Amino acid sequence: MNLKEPILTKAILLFAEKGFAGLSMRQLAKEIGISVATIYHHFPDKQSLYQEAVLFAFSDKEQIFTELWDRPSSAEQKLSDFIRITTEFLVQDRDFHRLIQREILDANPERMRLLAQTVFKKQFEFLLLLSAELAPGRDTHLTAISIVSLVKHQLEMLPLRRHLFGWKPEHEAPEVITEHVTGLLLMGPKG
Amino acid sequence: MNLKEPILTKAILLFAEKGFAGLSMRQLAKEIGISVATIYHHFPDKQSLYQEAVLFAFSDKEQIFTELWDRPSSAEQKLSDFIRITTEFLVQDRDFHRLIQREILDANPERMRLLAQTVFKKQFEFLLLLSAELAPGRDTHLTAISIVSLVKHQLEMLPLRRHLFGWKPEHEAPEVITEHVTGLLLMGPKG
DNA sequence: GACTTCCTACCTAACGCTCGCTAGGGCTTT
DNA sequence: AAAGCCCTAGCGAGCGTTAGGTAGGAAGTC
Repeated sequence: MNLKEPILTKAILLFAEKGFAGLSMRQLAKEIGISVATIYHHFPDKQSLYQEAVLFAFSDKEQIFTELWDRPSSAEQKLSDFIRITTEFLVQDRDFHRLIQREILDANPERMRLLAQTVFKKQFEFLLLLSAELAPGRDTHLTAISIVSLVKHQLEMLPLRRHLFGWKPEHEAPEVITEHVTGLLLMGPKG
Repeated sequence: MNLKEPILTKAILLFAEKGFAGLSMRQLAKEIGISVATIYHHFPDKQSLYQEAVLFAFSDKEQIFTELWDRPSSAEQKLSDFIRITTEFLVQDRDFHRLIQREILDANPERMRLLAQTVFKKQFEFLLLLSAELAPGRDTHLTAISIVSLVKHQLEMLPLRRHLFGWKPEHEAPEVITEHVTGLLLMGPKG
């Protein structure tokens, strides 16, 4: 048996949960049921394992969206679909989301560049085209980021906003968030 | 001399930078120029120091906004002011912002409740009133969160979006972000 | 087929170091 | 003298990492 992939899979989960410094090699090994030396057989050190785990987590995510951009639908429909797909994806794949959050918090410039140019490049370019079409008068870069913000941050704030006034259980449902964000973006506050 | 406040001040800075597990008591003591035992004279353990530091960082932030809500200006003006003040505040007080991010990532339910009911309660209630007035047809809770999302996430994404297509240096300026977010919220995409 | 050799994938055990934390003692102020 | 504030020195545990070894299969030689 080759334990490289099982190690990466478990590492993603635990790094997302505890952060880089919060997870020890011994804990990881114990959780998988192997020895520490085995991890070091496959990865030169902890830092390399972390970076490989991050890339591994990102490796298969890209194609989820590609089908969307090829559809022959209107810009409004595409935005709506994008928001729905992203929301559902982030809700389902929480480890991935938390890993991204931690990566951005650490903000290592080199790794940021890598992320931007491998995982997010294509999706972001499509989002820019969409932004230009939907909000022609606005700065497309800022608009695209705003779209991402609305989706991503609604979910990130969940642990906190559960305790803020006006919260209801249905505010956690992907379809409710999707509908709100889409409406706000397409029709503005009064729509 | 009493070293309690200097310890808290430095702890905020370093916890924000490295996270709870990433900062050791020895590092903190060395950074301040005191011994570890001195920290333990003022705080029972690391966890307590962390929690006191978080609360200390939050303690004086509330009143920045109170003046804003008392002004006799229109809802549109208030939203614009809120966005500007928040953006400038988060840009200036980066440690505070990073501490919040880490707190939300860790998502300890008890500490989330504490945060929601002490630091953010009042501000959020005012934001709810504003949301109800500006977007009467929409769910006020979700709208209020969306306003926060647009401001906060634009800044959080900075390390990453620097490397995404269409980025310009002026996209980092508080006034540019303020104007974009305000326009998008008040006038919708086409405005 | 039996043999040696080599390689890969895993292990146990331990090195040197840093961790959170504390006992006990010495100044300074009251 | 008591109390408050800070120190040096050190405990036991856990850290990242490595040296050295074993089991088993593939490949080459007789």
